[in-house]
Amino acid sequence: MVENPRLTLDQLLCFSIYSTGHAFNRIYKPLLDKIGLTYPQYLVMVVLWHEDRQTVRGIGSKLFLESNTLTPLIKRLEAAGLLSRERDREDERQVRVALTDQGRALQQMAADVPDCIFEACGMKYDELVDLTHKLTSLRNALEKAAS
Amino acid sequence: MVENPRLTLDQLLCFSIYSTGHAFNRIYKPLLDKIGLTYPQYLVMVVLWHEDRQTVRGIGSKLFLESNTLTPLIKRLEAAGLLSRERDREDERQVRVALTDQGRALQQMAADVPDCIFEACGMKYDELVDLTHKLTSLRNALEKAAS
DNA sequence: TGATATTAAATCGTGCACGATTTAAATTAT
DNA sequence: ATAATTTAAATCGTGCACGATTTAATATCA
Repeated sequence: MVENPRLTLDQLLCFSIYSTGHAFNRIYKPLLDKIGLTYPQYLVMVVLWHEDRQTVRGIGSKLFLESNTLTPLIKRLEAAGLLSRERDREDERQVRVALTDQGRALQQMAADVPDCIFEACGMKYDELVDLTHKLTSLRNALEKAAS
Repeated sequence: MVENPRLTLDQLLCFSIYSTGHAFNRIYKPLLDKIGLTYPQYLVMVVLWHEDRQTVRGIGSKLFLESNTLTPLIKRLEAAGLLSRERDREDERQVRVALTDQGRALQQMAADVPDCIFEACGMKYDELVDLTHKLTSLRNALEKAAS
């Protein structure tokens, strides 16, 4: 049926990423439900736990997302009392996002998430690191090709 | 800052998958725009090009999606004239999805997509196959852990 | 200085994902 | 045979993604 193996390669590779992403989401869901976050919201919190008081654009550059996605998401986190938004005094075009005490406290409640995920992967640490590096370099190649 | 490397591993691996998935989407977008499909719609067409007249559930089992996602998506493809939906005579709970002539014809118009994607990845064929296998086994491990 | 261009967020519309529920058909168990 | 259960789609509500546009602030330049 398949004459040229390349004809299905994109399906295989892209689909493996697409479906593995969904599978990860299903693993994260119950863990993050406990602390009331979605996976993209968790990522924003991770970015802020690492460095507080970032701009929407700054957060977006790390997550490869833009304000059309982030603004409503961040507003939901603000409504949940986890962070605050305020215009930068120096440049009022920018909005600075800052953790509240509650937002900082959530880091402890999420402390066991990484180990749970690692467990679910069923792979050796080194293998995961290697896979991560390969995916990151693939992402870089794709970003380059898209520009 | 990071005492235990495992503490950030989930971020790294999951995020590399999450963000690479987005990067793939950005590569696919202009290619699929030409033939009027989104990436999930393209996946449904790929599944049907491989085997016509499948049930919603059958398509879903291959794509790891359920009727809540697929029904509206398939209805859009039907509205676009690419396929038809009809209740199975043998078991009227099931809906059989069949390609129209236009749906079959689209396969030719999408013929160059795989090569374009392969090009954008900037990797050797064998590396991509290997990466695909690793991701697939990771997905299987996650599915198993989720159940 | 004042007009133009650029930049950062926000807004809007469309299409996934997915949990939860509903509807209808088929299966089973009594 | 009829009731209870299971199964397949569909429906509904919420939250991403993202292209396109809008608004407001800053930067650049004539």
